[in-house]
Amino acid sequence: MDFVVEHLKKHGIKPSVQRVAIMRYLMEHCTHPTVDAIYCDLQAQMPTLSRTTVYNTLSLLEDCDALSVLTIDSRNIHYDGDTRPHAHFLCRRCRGIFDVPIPPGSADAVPATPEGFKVEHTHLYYDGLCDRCRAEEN
Amino acid sequence: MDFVVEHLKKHGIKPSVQRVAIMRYLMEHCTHPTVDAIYCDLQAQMPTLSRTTVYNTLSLLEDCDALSVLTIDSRNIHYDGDTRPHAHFLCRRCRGIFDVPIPPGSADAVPATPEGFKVEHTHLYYDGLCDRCRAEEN
DNA sequence: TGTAATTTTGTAACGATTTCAAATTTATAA
DNA sequence: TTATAAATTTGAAATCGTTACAAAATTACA
Repeated sequence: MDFVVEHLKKHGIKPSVQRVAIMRYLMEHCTHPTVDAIYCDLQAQMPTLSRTTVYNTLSLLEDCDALSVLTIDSRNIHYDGDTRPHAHFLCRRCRGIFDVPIPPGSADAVPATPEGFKVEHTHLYYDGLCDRCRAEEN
Repeated sequence: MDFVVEHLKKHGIKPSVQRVAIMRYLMEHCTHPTVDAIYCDLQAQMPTLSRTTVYNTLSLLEDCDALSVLTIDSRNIHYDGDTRPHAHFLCRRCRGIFDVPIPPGSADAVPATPEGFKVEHTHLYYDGLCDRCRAEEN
């Protein structure tokens, strides 16, 4: 079975054509796309696709923990089809978002322990200048 | 000298009446307010205050690193006058944001090291259910 | 005091997101 | 298969946070 369909079913989501297309886009692109990027790219192949469907689907996928929502960028929400633990870096100059690997085994060994809270997700974000922009600035 | 004025000067910001009021609000409230909360609360005392001024000032304070911008909540940007290292927890039920202390000395000992990037800020976010909502749910 | 620079203000515009009801598709049962 | 119900998708309109911008007010400087 298609790994995208499988992924959806694993999270209790009925694999409609649109849902599979959106989930596949997220799983095959490591660009941390915005709603608009997903919509514009997919519309080329699915002319009838509606922006609302993209919003609805991403919201459903979020509720079912089938994707990761990145709030690192205050200007736009980004989405990540890779739900394995890893950190993210936002470049303030080019606005690019980069994956930052976390040493295996240390995933939950973050130095804070929220007392009394039921932690469902952990997000580790960095911002600053990426390699390229660091060199190009001035 | 007033600690708020001092804080602004330390970050190279001229302490106008509005800037001091907004910075003071942030330093005296640990509620991680949104733009709207700041505007509405301050407007009671400063009737001429403009929403644009709140936006402009927060943007200036951010650029000068005089405050911390919290992107933990995808629905709204929150602001924190406390720039000392600490983590945050967002409750998905009551939407409250709580401070999470980080053991002193471990502030930068997060398990990921973005290679080649110039890290300017680090954000550690948790979400899930807070103590109260955990008990009240169902 | 006069002039320039800075800051604040309010309105309008913008853009991302949500609402909502109709249209379409899919599932279920006769 | 056909009829009916449920689920999903769609597009238009509304909403809301944010930005742009130019005028007004304030502050700094000569």
